[in-house]
Amino acid sequence: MVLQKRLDYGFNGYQVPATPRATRSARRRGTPRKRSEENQMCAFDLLATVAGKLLLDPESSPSSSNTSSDKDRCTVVNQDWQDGNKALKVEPCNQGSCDRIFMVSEQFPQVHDENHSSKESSLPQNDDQSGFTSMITTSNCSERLGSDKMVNGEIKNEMGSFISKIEVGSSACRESDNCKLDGEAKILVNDTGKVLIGNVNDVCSSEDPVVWDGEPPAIVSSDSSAKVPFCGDHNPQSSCPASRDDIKVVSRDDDENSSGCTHPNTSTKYFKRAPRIGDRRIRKILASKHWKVSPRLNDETFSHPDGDIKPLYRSRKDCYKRQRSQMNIPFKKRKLFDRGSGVKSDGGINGDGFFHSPEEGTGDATGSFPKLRGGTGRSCSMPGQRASFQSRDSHVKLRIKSFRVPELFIEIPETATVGSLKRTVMEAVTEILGGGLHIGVLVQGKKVRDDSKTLLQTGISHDNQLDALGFTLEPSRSQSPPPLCTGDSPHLLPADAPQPLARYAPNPTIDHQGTSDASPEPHETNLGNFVESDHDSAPSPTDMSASKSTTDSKALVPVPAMSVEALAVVPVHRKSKRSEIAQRRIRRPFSVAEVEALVQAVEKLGTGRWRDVKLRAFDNAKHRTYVDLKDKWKTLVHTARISPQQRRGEPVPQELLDRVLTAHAYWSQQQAKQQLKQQPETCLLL
DNA sequence: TTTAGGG
DNA sequence: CCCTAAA
Repeated sequence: MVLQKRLDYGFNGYQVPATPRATRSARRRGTPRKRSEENQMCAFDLLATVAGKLLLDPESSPSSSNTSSDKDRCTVVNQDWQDGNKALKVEPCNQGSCDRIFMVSEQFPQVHDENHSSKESSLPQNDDQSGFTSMITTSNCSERLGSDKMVNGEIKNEMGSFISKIEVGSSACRESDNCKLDGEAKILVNDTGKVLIGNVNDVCSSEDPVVWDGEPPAIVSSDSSAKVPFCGDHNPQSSCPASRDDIKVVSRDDDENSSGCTHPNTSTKYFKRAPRIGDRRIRKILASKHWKVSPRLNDETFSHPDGDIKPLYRSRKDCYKRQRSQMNIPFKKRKLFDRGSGVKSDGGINGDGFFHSPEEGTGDATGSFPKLRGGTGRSCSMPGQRASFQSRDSHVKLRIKSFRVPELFIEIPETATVGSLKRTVMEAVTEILGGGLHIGVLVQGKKVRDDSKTLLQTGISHDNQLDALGFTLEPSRSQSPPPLCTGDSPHLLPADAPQPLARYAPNPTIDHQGTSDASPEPHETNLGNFVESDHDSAPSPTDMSASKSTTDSKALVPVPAMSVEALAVVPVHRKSKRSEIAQRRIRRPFSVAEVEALVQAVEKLGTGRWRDVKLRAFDNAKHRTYVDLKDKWKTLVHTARISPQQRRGEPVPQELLDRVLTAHAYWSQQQAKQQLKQQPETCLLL
């Protein structure tokens, strides 16, 4: 019996980032990808959005102390930005936290003294992320973590840190190593699926366990996203216990009921009411089969530590609009849009509402998000201080505490071990993130596309903008011809369009048919059991692409939730009829599980009966046609014949490849025999 | 529509 | 994956 469960991280859809391999293959195929193209992210590509708050450094913020706390949390950053641009220091993690710190240098030559500017310019810059030259400090958290890489200024997170936190703080803590006064931007990425946004002070001293305890519930409930605190980052004593043991798997039968914008309120309420409910509460919520999914909200909620989401959702329309503007509009257009359109930042995901400026942080915000701000929050920012800060500090400190991960679907046997579950989740996430991520920067809810701009020019660190700085994880887009965009970015879809979700049929349905004809063998692989069927016509980029299944027939299937139409709004000419120009289907690499299923089916049915194979093993995978299966088999055979070094893509277990060869040989022989048999006959006839 | 192959 | 000829 297979238990179908879904891990919902809040995002319902997204274009799965192409894996490096995919890209490679694309190139091979003569589809040159320009750097720019790759980096160009479709808003809908946004995997996660987290915002940080840019805080100004109060003259003498009491912050100095915070640094120390950081150490506790293994978030020690101590490189001298000035001296070693790329210095990377990894500090042992005392408590198993997985914080990563990125040092970001704010660049704005104009304002700064010559020296500085020159220095800055010398820093490696990526056209993509030019504005950020980062340093990453990674503490090893666990087996899987640790492969963060800095690539041309881009933060590539291949393994663990998929769930991280973003904290943005002012340079309040300038005394300590970590928090240098010289103003580096500090971004701390933590694995805890929580967002901590606040002053550096707060951040640094996020010792208050309580703070976060209360958070999860609110976030989760509204989000319908499962929090996956892998590492207890907050407090060792906090309720977030055994780091990774907290993966929550939620079974959802009624995702379709996403209520979109309405959630925020609920969540807020909830939050306020039971700000301290911890994991228990979360679990409960998660366990509930009726919780609703509202991807968009998730974003908001998630990023809204304050729980003050209202501002963001003035109206559904707004939300929708905003989203679209941010996510779907093609680069060029978006740019224009951002500037002139009225969409403006009405509290975009990372808009104003996102971060409350310290001053505002008093009212309900404080109440709802008390710990976060912890006394320091307010202290951090006095207008006057800001000014001074600016004048003397050329750096901004950012701390990214967490990023959001797109919704995932997980199916795993009840008998699977927790460990395997963890692995499965990890794989799924890794696959998503491993494809290469890009970081998007949003200021005032607007995406900053011009990487050449300095932070200052962008408004980051400017006193009037400090409240709206956001970061987004964007899958590097390997295939992002504008047209394709239509099908992407489900997560962008405003909650207003619940239908997409509705399409998602409860898994139970799917299960059986595959099993029915399945052989008694426990391992009979029938993808029907775990391969989510495609969503209608809409190419659901999310789908299998990001799913990875382990041999145990567990599979993760990100759930696409958007309808093409909904997203189509952006591409002007495309919205009417998407079928006009046949779009190339999105690439969906076969997962190992699928391969396994395929091999098994072919072993039994032989080659040449692709329709049967399809019916047998992929009946529920609508996106896999018999032609696809045939093609896959073809490539599998080829793959099996070449040396492992030449293979690309997700490595297929040798065992499977061997079976492929065996089966192929066998059936080829059979075919030959058949022909031989017929030969004589024909001869005779003749 | 399904196969079988080349692109 | 796509495109098609052929069945």
